[in-house]
Amino acid sequence: MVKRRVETMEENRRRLIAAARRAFAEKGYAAASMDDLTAEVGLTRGALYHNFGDKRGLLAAVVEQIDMEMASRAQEIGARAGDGWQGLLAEGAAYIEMALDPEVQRIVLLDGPAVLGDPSQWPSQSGCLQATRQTAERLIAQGVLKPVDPEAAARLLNGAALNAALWIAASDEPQHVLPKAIEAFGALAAGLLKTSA
Amino acid sequence: MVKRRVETMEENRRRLIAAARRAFAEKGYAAASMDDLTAEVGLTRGALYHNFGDKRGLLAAVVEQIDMEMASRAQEIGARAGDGWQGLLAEGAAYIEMALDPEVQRIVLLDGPAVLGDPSQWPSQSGCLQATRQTAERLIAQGVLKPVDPEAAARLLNGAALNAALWIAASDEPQHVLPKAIEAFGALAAGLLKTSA
DNA sequence: AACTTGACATACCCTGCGTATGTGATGTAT
DNA sequence: ATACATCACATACGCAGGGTATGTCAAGTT
Repeated sequence: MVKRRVETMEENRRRLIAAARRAFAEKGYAAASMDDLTAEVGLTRGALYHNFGDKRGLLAAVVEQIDMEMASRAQEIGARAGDGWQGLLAEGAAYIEMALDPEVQRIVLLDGPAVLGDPSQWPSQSGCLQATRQTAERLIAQGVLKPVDPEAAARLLNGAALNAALWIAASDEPQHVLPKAIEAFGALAAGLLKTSA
Repeated sequence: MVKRRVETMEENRRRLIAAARRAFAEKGYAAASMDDLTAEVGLTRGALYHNFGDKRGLLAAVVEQIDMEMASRAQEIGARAGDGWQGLLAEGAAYIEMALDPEVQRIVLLDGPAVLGDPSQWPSQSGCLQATRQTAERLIAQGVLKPVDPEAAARLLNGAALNAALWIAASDEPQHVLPKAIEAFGALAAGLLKTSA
């Protein structure tokens, strides 16, 4: 019963973030009301501004959480497919499929950049980007990929995957265009291979 | 002096759009005040809601204008570099460089998708996307590119270019990373070539 | 010349963010 | 043990900004 104080505080933070994930995903950042959001978990805006500073701070916390979940999941899937070229492809495909989640799209891919600015400047520094960069660095060191800038490669690969996901999500028949997107992604990524050099 | 009515109306529309371009670019969509914006050109919000319906409508009009400018410019540059593989590369590079413009970034690449949704659903249907798709279709028909889905190719290429631009813009030394980005873009795009098939 | 239309202005309401201040419970010092 | 300090959160207020209902005056019509 000694540390009861910080426990309830962390509990409240978790609940606020969870409520924010739902609200931001459903209504979008701009349309989400902080009053409704906090009332939903039995608190008021006072708790929110005390814990996160302002509305943007709450979004940042939500984005960081989702981003970390995505990065670890993508790395896990990539690692399971091998530590070479196949791993990178699997990582990209995983990223595309995760970006199909409306929550991810709305919060991390649309509102996130618009409100918080460039992902690489985020406090979490975009775990997905870092993960892809590390994979690229390894493959370049192994001589699998051309000696391009790893940061550039990661950026463009993630960008391609992101837009593929947005395309699929907006499509009428997602299951039909998904393989096309993954095929095109594989072709693009193959351009980084050292074979033709 | 007969059609004086529609003339001044179109004049006002142009001025509102011009003012909105400035305001949205400088402050971002959310922070741009419609009162300030309209007063800047000697009008009130009444004119705005009459012409564009709501704030989103004004953004849509601005986005459409910029998008059209970008598409025609990219196509022109691409055509000047030839109608083959070099044309596609030049078009992509042009897209990257245009996306370095803060106005383009803020309005078309960040706030646009966040507020209006997926670019392909826009009334202008994203001229840039269409232009790239047509180029891809032509090159596939010529047998220069692998027979991937042209829509997919255009989406991923544009996505890669967009993220390259965001990266460069957020960088400390844009002139230093720009060549890296273009090199990586070229490598990626080369993955679409039919050579290895 | 009377009437209608329409482009825009004016005035109002309401939502929602941020902040200043209050309060009660938890931890600390004497 | 009691007085004090802290802190997490609630309450209350100000204010900006978007949308809408209504007014107005000039341009066009008959």
